[in-house]
Amino acid sequence: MDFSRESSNPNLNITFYPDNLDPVTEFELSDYLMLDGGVFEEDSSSQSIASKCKTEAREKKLEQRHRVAFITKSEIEVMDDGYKWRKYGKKPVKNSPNPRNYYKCSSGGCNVKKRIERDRDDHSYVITTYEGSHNHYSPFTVYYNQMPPNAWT
DNA sequence: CGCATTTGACCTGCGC
DNA sequence: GCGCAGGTCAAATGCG
Repeated sequence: MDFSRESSNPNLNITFYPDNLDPVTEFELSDYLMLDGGVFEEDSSSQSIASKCKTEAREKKLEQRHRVAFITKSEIEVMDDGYKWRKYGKKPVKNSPNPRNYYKCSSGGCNVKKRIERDRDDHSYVITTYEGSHNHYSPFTVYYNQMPPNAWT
């Protein structure tokens, strides 16, 4: 694998490239939250043995403990960050009049998930939650790294 | 023709 | 134990 270069904290690799977006109207990173491994603190010591017999979905859930939530101000909710996202679900959320969309990274072997919903109070804000870490680089990131520093100016 | 999206059903966890 | 809410699956559909 060529992905061994992956940063110790892949969460920080998440970067936005407004220039890559075609109909960008207004885009600003207003706030962000970072939820790291500690969120899903293993409490298995108190769990019964039966929990070990659960499906592997549970195990995967434990693997995907890396969570990053971004609150962005944008008119488009799904932004192209270079990864290939495949929508796999949509749900109306109780807290908000807006539906929530679920995406998966469709790259092979990458089980990163993404949850997108609009802010309840201000529709111009979009809450994007990444879950898990990519085991590969974004094709666009690689492309970007190959360009001279002033290529975007 | 192949792939992504849509959408309702199904599953699981949690609170009462 | 039951009901609710959130999350995922999978068949059908649409699009390139």
